[in-house]
Amino acid sequence: MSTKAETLAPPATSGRKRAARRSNAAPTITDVAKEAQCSPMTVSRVINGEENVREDTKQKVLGAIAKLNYVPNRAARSLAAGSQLRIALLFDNPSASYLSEFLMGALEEASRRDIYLVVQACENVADAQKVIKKLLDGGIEGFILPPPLCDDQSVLDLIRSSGGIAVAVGPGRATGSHGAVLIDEFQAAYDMTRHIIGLGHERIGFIIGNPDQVASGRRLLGYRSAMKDAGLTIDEGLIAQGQFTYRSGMVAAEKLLGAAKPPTAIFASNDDMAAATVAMAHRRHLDVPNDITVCGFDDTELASSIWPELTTIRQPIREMTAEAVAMIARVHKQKGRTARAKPEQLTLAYQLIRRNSDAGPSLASSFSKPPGNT
Amino acid sequence: MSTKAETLAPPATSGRKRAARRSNAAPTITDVAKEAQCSPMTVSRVINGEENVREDTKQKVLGAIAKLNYVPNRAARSLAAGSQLRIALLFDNPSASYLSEFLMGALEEASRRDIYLVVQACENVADAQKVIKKLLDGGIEGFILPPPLCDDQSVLDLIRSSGGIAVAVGPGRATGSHGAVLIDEFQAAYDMTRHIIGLGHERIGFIIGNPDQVASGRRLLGYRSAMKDAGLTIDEGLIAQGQFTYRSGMVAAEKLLGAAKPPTAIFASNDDMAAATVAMAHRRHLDVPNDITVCGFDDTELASSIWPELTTIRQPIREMTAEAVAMIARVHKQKGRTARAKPEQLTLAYQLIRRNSDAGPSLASSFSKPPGNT
DNA sequence: CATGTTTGTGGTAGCGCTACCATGATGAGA
DNA sequence: TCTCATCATGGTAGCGCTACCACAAACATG
Repeated sequence: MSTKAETLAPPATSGRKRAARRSNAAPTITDVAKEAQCSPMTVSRVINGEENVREDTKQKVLGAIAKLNYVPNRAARSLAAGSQLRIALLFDNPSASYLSEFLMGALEEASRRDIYLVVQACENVADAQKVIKKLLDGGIEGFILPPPLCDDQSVLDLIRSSGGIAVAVGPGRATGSHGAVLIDEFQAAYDMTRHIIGLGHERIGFIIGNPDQVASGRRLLGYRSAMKDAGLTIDEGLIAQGQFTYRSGMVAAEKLLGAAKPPTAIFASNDDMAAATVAMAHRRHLDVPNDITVCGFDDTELASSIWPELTTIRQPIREMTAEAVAMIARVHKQKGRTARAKPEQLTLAYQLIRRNSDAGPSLASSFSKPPGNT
Repeated sequence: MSTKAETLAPPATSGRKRAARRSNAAPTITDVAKEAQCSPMTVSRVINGEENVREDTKQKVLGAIAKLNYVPNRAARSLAAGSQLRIALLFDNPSASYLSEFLMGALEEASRRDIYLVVQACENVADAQKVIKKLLDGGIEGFILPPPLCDDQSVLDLIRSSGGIAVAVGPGRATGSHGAVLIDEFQAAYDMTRHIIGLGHERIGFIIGNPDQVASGRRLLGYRSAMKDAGLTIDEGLIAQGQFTYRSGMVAAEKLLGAAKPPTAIFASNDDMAAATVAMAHRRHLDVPNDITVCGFDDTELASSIWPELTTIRQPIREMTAEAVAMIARVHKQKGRTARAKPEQLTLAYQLIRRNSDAGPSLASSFSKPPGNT
């Protein structure tokens, strides 16, 4: 009997807990709770921005977090939360530099929130439909759509009708039927045009973006409005169609620069086309910005990696995508509680970044005053 | 009494467990165990490829996994494993396009493995030292170092002496004291030079990269070797110093193109400088590739977003960074078991990507045969 | 045959966090 | 004054997995 009793009895070492599993002493929510003299639950509430926490308690917790340099453990979080959110990022050949910014924002935020992100290319809208159906079957609950996909209502409807969450990033205009993160494309183009006009230019060329994207039209409209408001007449020959690609920018720039009365400034609807314009200007031995001003749009990496660096509109692409991820997470969390929250819409601020590709028109320019043969 | 008893007694619904937390019915390790008629532990062993599992048991488990379509829950896994690995990615102004590729690979892999990734910029080596110390104090265990940081031995030593894990990505040459993921820079540059020679060029210019980076020297050496092996003499005037930036590429290209006997081909040590070379060539009304061949290195996004698209060496930056993350995870796991595993070193394959910026030398070129005044 | 030593397997206790409920303290309304 | 809602907080029980130990069975040794 005694033998058996002994084997059953806990071994001598049982007094202390078994060796701790945690090797590194990263602070946990419990440590924070102790520091702030409250329960872990309250700390959890503060972290997750829930309501119903008194202000002073919140401050104490926040203080403790800062003091301990606490970072929530993502693994534990998503494990406890039960379900891992899965989001797909679809794209349909936008400009390369835009895409990379785009991905960066999404990947970072998804990684931060422990969201599983699937990145998928589609050839066209029809292909996108197929891909979306497949992803929905696979249990993906959210979709992030950059242009031009986000401008296609049928794609959005498909997602919505299947109970998915769609968020458009950078559509020309929000439709209200789904979430969207955007900037005021019209106003941004307007501001840039005003900026160029303010420099003294009057013959200002414009390169339109991909006509499938609503944003292209908005930017063009901003340009037209600003020109009109400034009392300048628009020479329709100084407006060229592009596709947002570098290559299309070359063709468009060639047309504008080769015009009988070429412009003294060119405003391209994105940086890729602006970069192409700079290249074409150089090819014609024009100095940028002294002979011709070139401005872009988006402020992708390309804008500051060529020379001269482009004056452009900074569209906070990364932040926008990150916000889109956050938005999907929010909606997903609320789902089931509220019957159906009305789609959020977030308009972020753009910024006119002035670099070295713009200047006042050169008075001596042979272009502004071509051989008087009119 | 009865009233009290009732209030104390579990409510009528207590028969079943509290509402299940799991919404989706994804199979768990327990489900698999039941199916395979063994304990969850055994399943865990099979999943993790541990030894000491009888072959037939293993097969039964494998069968059950396949049948249930079971996928381990990542969150639970890393939570139970105890420590969340935290890795820092430090960088010190590499070219922008390189960096974005770099980040992409790291973020993706980190997200896949549920690793917390901190991205930190440093101004210089001294700053890096400070940052590293702070991060180590903060409990970061791994560091990923792109050039030029990975070429600085003092940085590596600091990390190693503090028990951190350092992995260099794309250093010129592995030192053996730490992990590294790289390509054979020498051979890649050699191959590209041979390629250009194979096209018929003899006067081949070269633009060197940032002299602080070991890789720059390796690439230069590859060029020299190939020239020598082909029996071509190198005109030292056709070798220009660059810094890996677009701007430095312009200056270097200007020098080469303006030489008394300019080259018929230029091999730039990275794509940014190659793109700048193309721009400068255009400025001089030279057609690429018909008047001059321009080749790059890295195959960053820039290479295929300008026109003509660059012939370049594809360095698998994303894969390299992803491998670096994986390497840190491996070392971290082994730590404590083996006293100190010797650092891994992984050499990945590069690839010569032929696009549209190269061609044979133009026979009519005024450059290959300048006015016969020698 | 009494001991070690090696297998293969199972049990248990968390990892750090959050969902869910319970509770005490307030304030509002009867 | 006594309800009853509301707020702020705490307690508990897991999420799915693995580290650690226990232990039986199969062998090897003396």
